Amino acid sequence: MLPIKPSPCEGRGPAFFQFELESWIPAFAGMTGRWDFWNIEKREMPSPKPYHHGDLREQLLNAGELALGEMAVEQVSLREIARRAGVSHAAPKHHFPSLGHLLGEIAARGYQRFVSALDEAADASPDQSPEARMLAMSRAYLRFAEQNPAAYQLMFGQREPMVMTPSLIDASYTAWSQLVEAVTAIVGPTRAQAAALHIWSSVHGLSTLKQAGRLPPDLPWHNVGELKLRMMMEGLKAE
Amino acid sequence: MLPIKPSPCEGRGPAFFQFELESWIPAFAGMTGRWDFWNIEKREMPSPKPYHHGDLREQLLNAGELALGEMAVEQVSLREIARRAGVSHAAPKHHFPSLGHLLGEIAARGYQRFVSALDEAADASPDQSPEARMLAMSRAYLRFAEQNPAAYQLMFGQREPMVMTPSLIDASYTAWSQLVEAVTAIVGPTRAQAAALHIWSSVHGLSTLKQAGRLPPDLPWHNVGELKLRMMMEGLKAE
DNA sequence: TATATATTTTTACATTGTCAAGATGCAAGT
DNA sequence: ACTTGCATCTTGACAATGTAAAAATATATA
Repeated sequence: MLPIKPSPCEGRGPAFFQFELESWIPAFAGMTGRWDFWNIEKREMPSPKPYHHGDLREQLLNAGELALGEMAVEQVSLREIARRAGVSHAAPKHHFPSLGHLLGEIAARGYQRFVSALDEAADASPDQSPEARMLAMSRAYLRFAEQNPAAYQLMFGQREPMVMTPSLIDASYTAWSQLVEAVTAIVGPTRAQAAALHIWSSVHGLSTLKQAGRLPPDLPWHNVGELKLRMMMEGLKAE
Repeated sequence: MLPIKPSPCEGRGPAFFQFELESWIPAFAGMTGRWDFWNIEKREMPSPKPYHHGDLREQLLNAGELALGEMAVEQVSLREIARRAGVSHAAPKHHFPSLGHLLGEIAARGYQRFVSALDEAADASPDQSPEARMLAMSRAYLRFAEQNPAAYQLMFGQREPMVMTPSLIDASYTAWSQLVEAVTAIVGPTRAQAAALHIWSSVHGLSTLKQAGRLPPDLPWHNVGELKLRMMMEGLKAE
């Protein structure tokens, strides 16, 4: 399970109380830098990322993830994220060349959460046969999409200004590998790619059709969804 | 097979040649209304939609469809459509309450094209067994998505301001019924809904993953896609 | 012919993403 | 200690969007 907690002071050592000397106080004139509140002794900061705002890059990513949890993916704008981070609308420019790059990084983080959620689900399955693990992952996939609709749409849909950042490509490739590995244990290496595509497109199609509200409203979702998963698994026996 | 041809006179009676009397021609002064070209006899139009611009509503829909053929879904804006129709940016307001409603109508038309494309494909299959027809429809589905990416995204994706117009609900229900019918011939009525969901989510997932560029770039698409379709069909034998 | 109504244009406003200048504060160099 | 340089942030601007209201125009009706 990957660590996701929003840690504003991450990478800057233990959480000391810090304050900045204000140079207009005569006694402090000339004394610059940050201070440990208890041992009054000058400390060098380990990685001097922070600046005016503490490290803004991290906070922008966190603000973006929070926004994705509260509003639709289309509503998450650059200015909205900046607003949540408490900075001006143009501040992100120096950390992300465009909105697309910021969204790309957020999507990459989403993939990490996604991959670990699926891993956990597979490991938590009482039956540890490859088929049961695969089924557990499929259900976890559907649950992830249902519980994080905006993040899911960002990751798998086509939010237009999104840029395929290197880390996003990495993360999505990791997810694909995870799937191929799980499926190889069932059908062997020869048909692994086709089987992975089979599984992925099935659960992805299921999620998106449901989210987009394109299914008949009177469709008994849980019954039919379960049956569909069974048909999906049955398909792995082809040839 | 549904009639889809862009018929500018649809809903206004048989397709007579129609012209508007121009009041500056002295002989026609005072004679208003539209005329049947052959029997010169005054006809009241059933619904006198047209106005200044010929009927703008129809032209807006056509302009929107053309735009969808040339640019990405996100680019198709209200102002762009108005521009293409040669009217001011606020003109559509009196025919469609919002961009969402206009997009909804366009999507409904897309569904009609879609349904007839699938019907034709099934009828054109050399093997007319239910399974072969289903497979032909699936391939036609993938082809439609590939050839009309923007329209497809409008119809099945979640273009945010789109409104579920009554005619859109109708059209999408027609598509669903078509699928259920085709699938009933294979698995019988009991599991028809689950089987329809199975097929639809499979091809939908396949299309969207490919369009969104989420598949590994080195994936041998045609082989693997065909194999996936086979697995999908195999799944129908479940239980 | 005069009035009413339906359609279109013109303005206007609040959004958005991006860019170009300023302002601000830290770090290094002398 | 003091200046210089540079990374960061703010301010202001621009074009584009959807939507609303007011003004203009053309058709319909009496």
